[in-house]
Amino acid sequence: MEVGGSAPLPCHHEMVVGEITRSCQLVEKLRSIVLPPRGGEASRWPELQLVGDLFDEVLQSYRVSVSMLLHPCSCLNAGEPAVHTGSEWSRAADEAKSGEERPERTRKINYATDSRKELVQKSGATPTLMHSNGHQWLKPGKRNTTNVDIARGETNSWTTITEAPHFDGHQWRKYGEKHISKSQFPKTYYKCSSFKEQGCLATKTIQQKDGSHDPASYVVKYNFHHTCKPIKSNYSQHAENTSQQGSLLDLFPNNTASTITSPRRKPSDQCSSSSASSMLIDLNLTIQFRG
DNA sequence: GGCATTTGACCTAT
DNA sequence: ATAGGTCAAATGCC
Repeated sequence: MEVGGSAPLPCHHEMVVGEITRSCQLVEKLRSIVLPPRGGEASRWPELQLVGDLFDEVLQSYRVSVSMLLHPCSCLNAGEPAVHTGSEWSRAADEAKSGEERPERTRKINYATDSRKELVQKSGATPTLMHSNGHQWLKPGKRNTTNVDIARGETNSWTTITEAPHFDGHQWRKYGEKHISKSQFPKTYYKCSSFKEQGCLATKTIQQKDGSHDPASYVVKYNFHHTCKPIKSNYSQHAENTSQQGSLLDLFPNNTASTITSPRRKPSDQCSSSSASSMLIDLNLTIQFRG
């Protein structure tokens, strides 16, 4: 990844782009160490595919960040109803890299209600803008986002579209489900599982897109960022106890990940957010380099 | 018994 | 009046 574009960049922007580029290279290197070659063993284990997808999304996020630095005005101009996919963002980054002229891009951000903003202020939480893994952005809510808003960190909610709505690295507790008018599928409501213990205000809603089948895609709307600390799970404890070899593959004994279970998983909920997110956290904690 | 989920009731915004 | 979001009692699972 190289710095491109016609307009000269501020000095600190060049430094940031340089750092992001270096991070990108490090992630690529880490991926090659942690994961088997593409199309190999990873295709047999969905969990490894998930890890690979996350690496891809991290890399994509870096590219998008560079693109935004190179073209800040076009990236932050909200209010356009069109929807851009993650691949489009990636392509934008590639165009920036090659120095080609690119069409104007917009970021789509939804806002939480005013009452929620008050809640954040009372709790002392400091909402910050968070890009969501390069997923698809939806049109904004009632109010257009301005650069000033983003700089102030006044964006409290954001929306993504994904095929794995539960895999986001956090533990959630379902607190409601609602049938939405003119929608084929109900919307489910989740709070951060640390809501009681740590007062974390993060919530999310998940709704399957109408007409989406095999694979189903879901609209996931997040409200507020997590203020909670990660919870150490049983599985990370297991990884600590067996980390003598320090291999990611050690996390899947007997060549299967089915041994990863949530304490209270129901048979009908094999893809529960708790178990999946625990696994992601554990993977982050136990990746080690071989001597 | 403890905890998570379900689901109808209630509240708020439009 | 209606839709969307949240609450909380009931229910089920471990």
